[in-house]
Amino acid sequence: MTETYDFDRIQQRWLPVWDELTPFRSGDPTDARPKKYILDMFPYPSGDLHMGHAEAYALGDVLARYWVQRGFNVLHPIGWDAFGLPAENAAIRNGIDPMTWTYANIEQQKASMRRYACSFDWDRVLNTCDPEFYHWNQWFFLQMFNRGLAYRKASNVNWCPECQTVLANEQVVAGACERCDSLVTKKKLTQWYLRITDYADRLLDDMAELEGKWPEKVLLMQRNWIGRSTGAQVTFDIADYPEPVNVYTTRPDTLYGATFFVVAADSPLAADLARGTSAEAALSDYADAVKKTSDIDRLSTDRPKSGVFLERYAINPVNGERLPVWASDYVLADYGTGAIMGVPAHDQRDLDFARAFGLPVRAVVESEEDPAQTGVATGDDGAHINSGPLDGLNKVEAIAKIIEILGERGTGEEAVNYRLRDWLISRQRYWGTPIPIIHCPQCGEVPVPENELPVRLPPADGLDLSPKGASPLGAAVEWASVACPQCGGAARRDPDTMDTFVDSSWYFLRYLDPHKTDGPFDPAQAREWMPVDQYVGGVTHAILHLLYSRFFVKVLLDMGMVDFAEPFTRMLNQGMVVMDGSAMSKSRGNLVRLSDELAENGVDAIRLSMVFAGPPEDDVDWADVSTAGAKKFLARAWRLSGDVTSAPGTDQGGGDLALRKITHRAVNDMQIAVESLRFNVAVAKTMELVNATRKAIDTGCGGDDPAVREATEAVAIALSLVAPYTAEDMWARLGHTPSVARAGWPIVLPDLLVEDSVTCVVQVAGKVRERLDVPPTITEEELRALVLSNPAVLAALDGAEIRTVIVRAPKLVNIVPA
RNA sequence: GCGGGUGUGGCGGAAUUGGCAGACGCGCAGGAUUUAGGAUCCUGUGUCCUUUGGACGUGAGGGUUCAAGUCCCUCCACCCGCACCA
Repeated sequence: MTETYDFDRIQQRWLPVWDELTPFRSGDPTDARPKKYILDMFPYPSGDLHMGHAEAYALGDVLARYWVQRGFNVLHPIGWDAFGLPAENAAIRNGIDPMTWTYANIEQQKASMRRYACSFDWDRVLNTCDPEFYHWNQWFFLQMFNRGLAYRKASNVNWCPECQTVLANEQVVAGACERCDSLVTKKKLTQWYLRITDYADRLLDDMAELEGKWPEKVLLMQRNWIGRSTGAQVTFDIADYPEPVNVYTTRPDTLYGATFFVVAADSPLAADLARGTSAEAALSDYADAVKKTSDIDRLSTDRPKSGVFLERYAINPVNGERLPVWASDYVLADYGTGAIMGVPAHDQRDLDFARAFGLPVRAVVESEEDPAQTGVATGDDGAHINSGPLDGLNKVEAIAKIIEILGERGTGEEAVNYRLRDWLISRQRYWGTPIPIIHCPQCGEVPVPENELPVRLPPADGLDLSPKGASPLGAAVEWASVACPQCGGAARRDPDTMDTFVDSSWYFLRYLDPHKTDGPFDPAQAREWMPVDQYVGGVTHAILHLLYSRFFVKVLLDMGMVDFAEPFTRMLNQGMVVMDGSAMSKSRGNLVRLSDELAENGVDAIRLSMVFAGPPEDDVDWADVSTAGAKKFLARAWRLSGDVTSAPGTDQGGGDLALRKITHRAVNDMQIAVESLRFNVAVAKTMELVNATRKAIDTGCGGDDPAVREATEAVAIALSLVAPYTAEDMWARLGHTPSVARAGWPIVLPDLLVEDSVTCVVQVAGKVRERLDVPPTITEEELRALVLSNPAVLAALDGAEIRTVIVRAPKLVNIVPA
């Protein structure tokens, strides 16, 4: 028999068979198997699949296929995150309708994914750009609007001059647009926001239930992003000014050390304070300059402090001192109250500012160094001084005391603050979900009635999509002009579209019933399937997408539509595929084309390479990967199936015991490895089993021994998680009917996990001197006696006195000489 | 600057609870079979020493322990996140 492993033939043979069998369909209501939801992050349809997809979907597929083998009804869906700028940019560049471009790419990716043999349930595919999907974005928006969670406000927002749109805080990376890397500036605009800050505490506190199940790194990033801090709000009167001004501070205990007062230069408060004073013009110039400064300049930490004295004085509520009021850009308008008390001795930024403008420095916490001299603010704990009633107290005591004092006088209270800002969702672009609001000159913001949803996008044909700072939808006059649902008068649709992160905030629920027409999802199905048991995706979404999804689910919980607080029970962040240490890109010239690799070595070899390369969360360097080696191994495994000569269904009871033990041990170890997400180790165990089986056939019990069939079948089933084509072909050659994907995981017999002899390591003074084969059941006393009479051990001891003998039966004995 | 993570052969990486370091693979070397081989199979492959055999060895240094890649302390290197958040 000179058959050879031909991946091409195998791929062509089995793909149509699977289409017929649909082994991964999950929607049968009579299906009695227990349920599991394995979710891969859905792709953006920008061209064909690439190496990154190949890795991510290979990893997710191992889990999905494993749980199917373990007898679960696994929901493993896929869809397309199909709204977004690239479609629009391609449209502008090439004159193609974004819709045409998007659907063409989806079809291409879908075909590639099928060939890549991902175990998706193809009945559940969704595209976020379908009106059937974005209908429910609009519905959610209205629910939030009705609950006061969606609102419009004017604010200085992040503006990308290149994309000509606003960006969420989360989309600004180091002062630049995450998409095009242009420097982001500020622009005052009225925009829609979702009130995620209302959920800050729950987003933070509910992370306790994710501890140990999500990567610690992601939890930490989310914690930092939310940035909860506790301190106090302190009320300062301003001399000759009608309104008092609050400041937020985490160090209210240093209130006696305040020597000045600062408000954010670009805040309305600053303008108000300066109005009518001789500082008005200076502030206006300064504020203009600040707005022009890009974030990247603002962020450079060694930038000298700047500011304008507003010719006003704030009154320190605890000692009546008059503090000069300044405006500066080092105070942020949208954090806390946009105003601070300046305590230069104990805050570095305040100290830098004080030194720049010759303001006094007064230490109120004892320390050896004097900040006024060193230029280094002291933040350490210590006894308070110059602080009236706080003198002698440490930090914790002083904070408690000052909050008590402020409370009694009604000039302050304990307060919590967050770094998290509300989620800005308006986008001035075409290819997204229209915001279902109608602006009526009489009635104001009027929601589109639910029965008129979805508000469909007008055809792109005839619209100018090029970025110009205003939404293209506003120019679709016919579309935008509507009658106000309340008064019937002439009104206009909101011309903006939603951030595409709205789509991904709940798409995992839509999969449960993707064709539902009378609601976003079926709550009954959600009770069955949710939360997602295992989510697999890139760490690039560690903050944005995961935070927003968690927020949405908490809103849904409050709406009574779901009964859980966290959408994703477990999270796996796969690494990236890199080449020679850096990200693959055409411009770098280190791009490895997936299609080339697939043609060269086949789907299974690529999938195997990805899974075997290392731990799933680590980056895979393609330079370290041998797809040819993977193909060689698959051929080696496949050849086993041709050497099995016993009939299918042969009783394995009488098979070669040694091989049977190896098989059961291997299956047991693979199981543990897969369940702890160490897929590379699972593959290694499969390789060991293949090697042992080959040896048994060639030089051991021979190909007709039932144990060889048992081992080879175990190999086929194990490989079905990673190399489905090879596995299916092996399964057929072993005389079975397809599909191996539903063959069931081999049952591990505990009896066969027991070794009949173990190697006992004998150490003398911690060094290995002898190995003994002993029965696993040997007692400590027996082992001690055996070892102490062993000639080699006695020789190693060389007559030395024995101090102690540590016996860990059956595996180890350590003799400690005196 | 603050916070977090990671350091194991030439390379990717293994190693329940502290208990044989280097599983599995890549690469490399030698051999078998071949007209040939980028096919297949076998053997070897941490470093050093003169061998049977031994010594050393998990970023560096110290500690705990009969026993440390694993636990503790100090340091170094690299990677990631945040970055005027009061």
